[in-house]
Amino acid sequence: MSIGCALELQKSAPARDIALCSSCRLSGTCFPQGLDTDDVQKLEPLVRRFRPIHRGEHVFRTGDKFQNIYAVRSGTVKVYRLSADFEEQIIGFYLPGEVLGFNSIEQGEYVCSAVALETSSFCAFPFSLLEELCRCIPALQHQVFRLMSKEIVFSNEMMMSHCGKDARQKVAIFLISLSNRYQHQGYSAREFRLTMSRREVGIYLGLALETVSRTLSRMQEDNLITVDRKSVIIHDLPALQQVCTGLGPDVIPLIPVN
Amino acid sequence: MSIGCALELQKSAPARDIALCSSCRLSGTCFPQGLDTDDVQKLEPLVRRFRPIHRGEHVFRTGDKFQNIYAVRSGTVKVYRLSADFEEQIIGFYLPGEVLGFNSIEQGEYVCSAVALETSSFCAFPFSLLEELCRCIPALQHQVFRLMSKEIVFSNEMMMSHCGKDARQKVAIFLISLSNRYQHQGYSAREFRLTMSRREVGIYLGLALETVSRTLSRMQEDNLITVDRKSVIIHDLPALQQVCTGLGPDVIPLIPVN
DNA sequence: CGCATCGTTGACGAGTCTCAACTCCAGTGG
DNA sequence: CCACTGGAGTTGAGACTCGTCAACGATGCG
Repeated sequence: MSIGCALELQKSAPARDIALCSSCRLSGTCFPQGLDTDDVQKLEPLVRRFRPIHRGEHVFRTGDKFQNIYAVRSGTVKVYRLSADFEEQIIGFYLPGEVLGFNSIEQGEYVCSAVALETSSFCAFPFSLLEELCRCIPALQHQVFRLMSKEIVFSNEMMMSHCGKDARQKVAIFLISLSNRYQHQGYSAREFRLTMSRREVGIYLGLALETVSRTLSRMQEDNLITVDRKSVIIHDLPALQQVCTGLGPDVIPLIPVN
Repeated sequence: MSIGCALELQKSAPARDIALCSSCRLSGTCFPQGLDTDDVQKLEPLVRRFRPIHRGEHVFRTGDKFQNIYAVRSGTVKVYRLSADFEEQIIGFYLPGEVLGFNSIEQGEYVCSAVALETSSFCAFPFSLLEELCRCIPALQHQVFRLMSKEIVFSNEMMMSHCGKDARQKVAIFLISLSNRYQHQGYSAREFRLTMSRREVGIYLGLALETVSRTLSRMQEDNLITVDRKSVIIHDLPALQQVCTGLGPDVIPLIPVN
C-alpha cells in the first residue's frame, strides 16, 4: 500500500498529537521558511499528516497521479525508478526536513517511486491547493521557487560530483553531503547511520557495491572514518573534505567550497 | 562584457524587428506555453530583448546579482563554474527554446557562469516581475513550476546517465539528447553541429576528451554516425538508442524510453 | 536453527585515463 | 600567395582504476 491510500485513511482518523507547522522544528527548511506567523496559519489547513510508514512501504509509485509534495518529518526516503533495461536507478535519498515530488509537476503523474528505507513520517501538501495559496501569499510563492531552485542546484551538484571523480572522491562527497544535511537539521555531523545499503550507495554514485565497501574500508584504514555496518563516525572532516576536491592535504583551496 | 550591461544598452536603443512572444516560434517551450493570447499580452512588456552576443561573450557570471531568467532564442550557451580546485565543471548546454537561470533563485546571485559557444541571442525575463505576474496569471505560475520541474527532471536524467554507463553509452545518450532537443525546436534530428569542443563534451560527460574522440570515431566505423569536425550526421537512430540502454540490437525493450 | 540478505575481501581483466606524437585547419602577417 | 602559429582533433601505447566473479563471514528474520 502506498501513502496515497494512507492519506485517505487519515482524513477519517484525525491526527493526534502531531506537531503543527508553527511548532515544527523542521519548518526552517520546509514551506514555512520565511513566512510570518499569519501566513503559516493560512498554510496549516492544507497540510495532511498521517501515521508513519515502515521500511519498504511506498510513499508513491511511478505512474501514480501527482497530487502531493511530501516533506519528510522523520526517516529516510529513497527516490528511484527502473531504467529501460529494468535496472534500478536512484534519483536521491531524502532526509528529515527535505521535500520531494517537485520533479513530477510537469508530467502530472509521479515520474519515480519513493520508498521508506526505515520507519518514516511525512507531511503532504496537495500541490493544486499550494499553487492557489501561492497567489495569495507572495512569500510562500517565493519559498516554493526557492525550494525548487535548491533541488536543481542539488541535482547539478550530484551530476558534477559524478564527473571526473574517482571512487574515493565520490564516497567522500556522499558522506559529507549526508553530514551537512544531518547537521542542518540539528543531528550530529560526525556520527550517523547509513540507512541505505552498499548496493544503493553504489547505484547512486555510479560505483559497484564492492567498490563502495572497499573505499569505506580504505577510509577507515586512513583514520578518516570508522564504519561498522550501517554506522559511520567521521573522525577527520577537513581531511575528508580535501579528499573531495582531489587536493593533497597540504593544499589550501583559495575558493571555499560552498 | 556580460549581457547585464548589454541589457542596459538595449533600454536606450529599442529593439528593431525582433519577434514578439505572440509570434515567436519558440513560444511552445518557453514561458508563453499554455497561456492564452490575453495572458501573453500581459507577459510581453516584461521581456527584454537585445542584440546577439558573440562566441566567448558571457550572459552572466558566477556572483553577478540574480535578476533575469534567460530564454535562448538562437545559438548555444554553455553553463559552467569552477570547482574548488579550479577545474571547469559544465552544468549544461542550452539550445534555442531552453530557459536558464532557475538554479540561481535560491542564492540571489548567479551560482554559475553562462557563455555563448557561438553567436547567440536571448530574451531576458526579470524574475521579480515574473513572480508578481505569476500571482495574476495562474497559467503563468503553473508554467514556471513546470519549467523548473522539467529542469529537475533533466538534471536527474543526466545524473543517472552518468551512473553505470560506459563511454559509448554516455556519448550515445548525449547525441540523442541533442537530436531530440533540436528536433523539438523544428531543426533536423539527424544532422546538426556540435557547437562545443571535444574537451567540453568530455567534461560534461565525465570522460577524457580523447575518449570522446575515440568513441565518435568508433561509432563512425560502426556506421551509426558520420562525424566531421563539428558536424554530426546520425545514420541509424534506433541503433544509437539501443547503445544507450546497453541492450543488444536484437533485444526489444518492453518499457519505452521516455 | 536454517536461510536469505548484506557486507567484506581477493584475484583478474576490461575499460578508460594519461602521456605523447601527429594531422588538420583557421587565422595572422609578410 | 604562402609560411607561420596555435588550437582542436585524432590516434597509439602503457598504466591504473574499477567492475566482475567468487568465496566467505556476519547479521537478522522466521
